[in-house]
This record gives sequence, structure tokens and C-alpha cells, in this order.
Amino acid sequence: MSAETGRRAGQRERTRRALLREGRRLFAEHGYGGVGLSGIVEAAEVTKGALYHHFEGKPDLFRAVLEEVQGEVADTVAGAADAHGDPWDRLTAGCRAFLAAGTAPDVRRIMLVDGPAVLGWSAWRSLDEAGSAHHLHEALTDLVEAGVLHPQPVTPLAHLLSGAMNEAALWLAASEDPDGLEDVWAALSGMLESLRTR
Amino acid sequence: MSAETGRRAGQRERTRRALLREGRRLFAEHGYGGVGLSGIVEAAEVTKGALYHHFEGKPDLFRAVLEEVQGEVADTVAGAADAHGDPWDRLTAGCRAFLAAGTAPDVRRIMLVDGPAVLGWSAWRSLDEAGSAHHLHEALTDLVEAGVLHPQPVTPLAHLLSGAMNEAALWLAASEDPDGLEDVWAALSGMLESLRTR
DNA sequence: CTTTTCACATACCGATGGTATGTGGGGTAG
DNA sequence: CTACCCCACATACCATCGGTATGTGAAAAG
Repeated sequence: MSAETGRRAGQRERTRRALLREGRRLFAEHGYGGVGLSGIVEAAEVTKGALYHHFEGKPDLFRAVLEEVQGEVADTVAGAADAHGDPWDRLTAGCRAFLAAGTAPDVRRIMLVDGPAVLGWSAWRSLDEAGSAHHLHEALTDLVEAGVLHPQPVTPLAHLLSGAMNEAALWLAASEDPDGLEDVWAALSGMLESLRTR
Repeated sequence: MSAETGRRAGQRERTRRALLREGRRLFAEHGYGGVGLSGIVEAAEVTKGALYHHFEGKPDLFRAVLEEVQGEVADTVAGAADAHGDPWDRLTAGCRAFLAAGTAPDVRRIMLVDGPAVLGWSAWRSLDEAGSAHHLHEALTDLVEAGVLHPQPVTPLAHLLSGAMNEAALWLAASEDPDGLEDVWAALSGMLESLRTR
């Protein structure tokens, strides 16, 4: 057993990556139900045997793809927030970043539309809590503790805002209104602003 | 052709009702993907021939079920709103009624989770616009025109609130917190209140 | 009574997700 | 070097699925 990566392990990782990449592409394009395993394995240039060697089945592959997508969104949101020091700026920057990220077709379809239906809502929510929703909850908690927001239970508020932004991202992606983002942001930032202590 | 309902038409309607009833029950219990047509027709005590005589296929049956569910929710919301004369009371009553209605298992699964994935988001949104979302948009428009809400584009605001309430209903249904509804309502009514002109 | 129509039932099909088994080549022990 | 092993797949196969094409018997029309 070698300490460094052998040919075997390298090939394994490449196959897994190919399945995730093509699965993500096809799931995003045709939706979970519109894609067959045959299409995925053909695009990845492997066989079903390889797929079932790496994943437990079609839902498990989708779950892996979704985790990847959510991880990227969470990183984007966190990156936007970390560009600011002030807690309030961190919140607003994170929200704007989420709206922009949620408009991407693969995020939209995989994370926001098919995710809850395929994995079940509670499982989807668990993944979401580990991703961008966690950052939102954290930012709100910081603001309440800093006295910038009125003292209140953070969890319900986080859910309301999360749902609002999910829907807004879907609507923005479907809308062709070029001013859509600004209109949504105006309404959302107005809502956020109104939560501040005066 | 008789003016009154013949035996044929009566049987036809009973069969259609049975398919809708059992389809709704099974879709709500196992989700769209977890139910086969065989299960539905067995429960309705008919055959696949009957199903395809009344509906174009599985997605079309689901669409019919979803329209039924959405119609009921819209009626509930409208009924709660119509119990009040004041536009503001109409909005808040409608929102509370929606939160309560959205907690029902079949509404939750069929309308909020599987609906967008099965029909596609834009088709689902179209149905929603014809249902409770329409009442929300109307109520908000009235309030803006009456000067109770700050002048602003109503459509983005309606989307944000609709998304917030959808997510809130899903969370409430999954949560076992008995104070969940009150906490959510406190946060939501706070958000609504903050939109008022002062 | 004849004929047409309608509301299904029956029989069948290709494709799908899933499984059980085969295999070849790198890794390892001696 | 060699023999064995194991692992990362490939192949073959299966039950079930959504969907279609056709048959059928009773009610309605003429």
C-alpha cells in the first residue's frame, strides 16, 4: 500500500468526477425525471456498473450533485460576506450574492426546484442548513446580538428570508425584465432595513 | 342527446372523481415519483385504460390534482380575507389562512414540493398566479393604492412574500414546535407591518 | 331493431432503475 | 519474478414503469 496516489485511485477519482460533471449537466438541462442513467453513463463514457460502484443509485448521485452545487453557492455567499467587516454589510452582500447565484440555471433547477422533490423536503432542508442558509442564520444572529436588529427569534426570520430569496431567484431567472434584479433588491433591502432598530 | 345527466355521464364523472381522489391521496403520501399508475388505478378500482381516457398521462393527472388542491387553498384564503372589510385586515387574515392551509400534508407535498418539479417552475407559477398568489397580489395592490403601503412595485414584493410564506408553511409542517406558528406569524406580521406608511 | 358512440378493459411495448455476476489489470506478499 | 488478490469497473439480465393500440359491451341515437 503506497502513501501516494496510485493509478487505481487516480482513475477512480476521474470516473467519479466525470459522473458528477455529466450528471450535473444533464440534471440541470432536463431535470431529474427527464434524465436516464443511460444518458449519464454514456456522457461520462462509462457504464452503469461504474455508476453503481460509486453511488447507491440515481437519488444518491443527485444528492452528491446537489451537495456540490450547494457548496459552491455557500462559498460564493460566504466570499461576498467576508469582503465586508460590518455585520450589516455582510448580510446585504451575502443576500445579493445569493440572488445572483440562484439565477444560474443549474442552481435553479437542481437546488431550488428538483432538490426538495427528489430528496424530500426535510432532507433538502438539512443540506441547506449546512450551506447558505447557515450563513444567513449566522449573520442574523450576529445582528441581533449586536443590537442592529430588534431582539427576536432568529430561526423563523431566517426561514422567511430564505424562502423569499429562493422564490425571488427563481422568478428572476424566469423573468426577462432587465430591471428585475433591482426591483427585487429594492423590495428585499427595504424589508431588511425595516427590521433594524431605529 | 338529453339535457339531463344520463347514466353514461354520471359514471364518467364518478370514475374521474375516483382517479382524482386516489391520485391525490397517493401523491400526497408517497410523492409523485413514489407512486405508479398501477397503484392509482387499483385504488380507484379501474384500469389504466380509464386513466388514459380521462387524462393525457401521469403528469396531466398530477396537474389536475394540483389544480384541485390550489383551488381549495385559494378558496380558503379568499374566504378568510372576505370576512374582513378593511384592506389591511384582509391581507393579514389571508396570510394567516395560507400558513394554516399550507401545513396540511397534501397541500405541502403536492402543491409546494412536487408541483414545481413535476410541471416545471414556470407552469407551476402560472397555476399559482391563478390561485392564492393572485389574492396576495390583489391585496397588496389595494393597499398601495389606498396609501397604506409605501408606493412600490407590487410584483416583486408579492413574490418575496409568497416565497416566504411557502417556506414558512413547509417549515411549520415539519417542525414539532407548538409555538412555531406564533413565532412565524410574529416575524411575518412584523415584516408586513414595517412596510406600512407611517 | 340496427347502428353508432362512448367509456372503459385487455394486451402489449420499449425504456427505465436496479442487481447479480464476470473480468482484467494494477497492487501485494513470498 | 511470480502467484495470488482485490478493486474498479463491464456485461448480462430482470421487474416494473409509463405509454399505446386494440378490443368490447352497454347505452344512446335513428
